[in-house]
Amino acid sequence: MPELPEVETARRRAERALRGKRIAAATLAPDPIVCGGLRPARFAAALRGRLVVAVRRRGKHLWLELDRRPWPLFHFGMTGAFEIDRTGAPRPRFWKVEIATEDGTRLAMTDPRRLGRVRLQGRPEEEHPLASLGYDVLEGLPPARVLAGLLARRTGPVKAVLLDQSLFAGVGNWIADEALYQAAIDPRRPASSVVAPEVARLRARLHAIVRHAVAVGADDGRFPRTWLFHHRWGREAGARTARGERIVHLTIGGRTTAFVPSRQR
DNA sequence: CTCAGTGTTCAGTG
DNA sequence: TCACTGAACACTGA
Repeated sequence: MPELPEVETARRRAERALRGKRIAAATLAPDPIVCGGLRPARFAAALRGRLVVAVRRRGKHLWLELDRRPWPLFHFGMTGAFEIDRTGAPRPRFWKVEIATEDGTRLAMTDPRRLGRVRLQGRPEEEHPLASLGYDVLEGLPPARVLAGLLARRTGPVKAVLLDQSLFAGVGNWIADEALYQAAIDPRRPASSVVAPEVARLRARLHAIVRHAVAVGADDGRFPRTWLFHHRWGREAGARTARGERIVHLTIGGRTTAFVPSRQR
């Protein structure tokens, strides 16, 4: 479920497992789609013997900072995840990459749907592909007046603009819907029509949602019941929020969108 | 059997 | 160049 909170949670777990350790083996599943042109032999040779200095994240991208480049860079796509094992268990189903350290810790990236990506990053991380990412919603958004200036130049639906990673790195489908619900803004409205007080609300809710989701380890069972999140896909039953508000579904920017017309204007 | 899905990229259009 | 739209990608599970 990789939006920013899930990716940040994966980052913290991976860092706890790998930081300060030396890589004994790095294995790439023999699958050309996941990794582009990256070859298993090159991947293994580049990482073997390297020290893991840190695990870093920007938006939905993750990478291992090693004592020497290149560094492995991960994107989870729709269904990617990390699994960590210290017991010598078999590799998990749908594994694509495994990195083992000298003490027997193994980090696997799994990805059933194979829309995730792994690559080796030879240049400083600012250059590619992270250079095009906008503000990381957890690290901090710019002042509302700056965001208002950005939105003012966009005529597309505000929901679609929230999903634009070159503006809001880390926002995904559920966070965009949740923030618009909590800020009481109709997702179909042109971004340029969102006025200053609304931008301020949107900014505050985005930050609060992401911080809370990260604080509970992206465990959706611990999200507040008042959030749209828990209720938005209850379609057959006639979806309602915890407050009993009717939830409507439509497609915006190619993504299914849930919103509450009685609340979002 | 059909279809939706927590994401990105690219081609085509204006 | 930029902004926007829609399809493609690939596979699981409801």
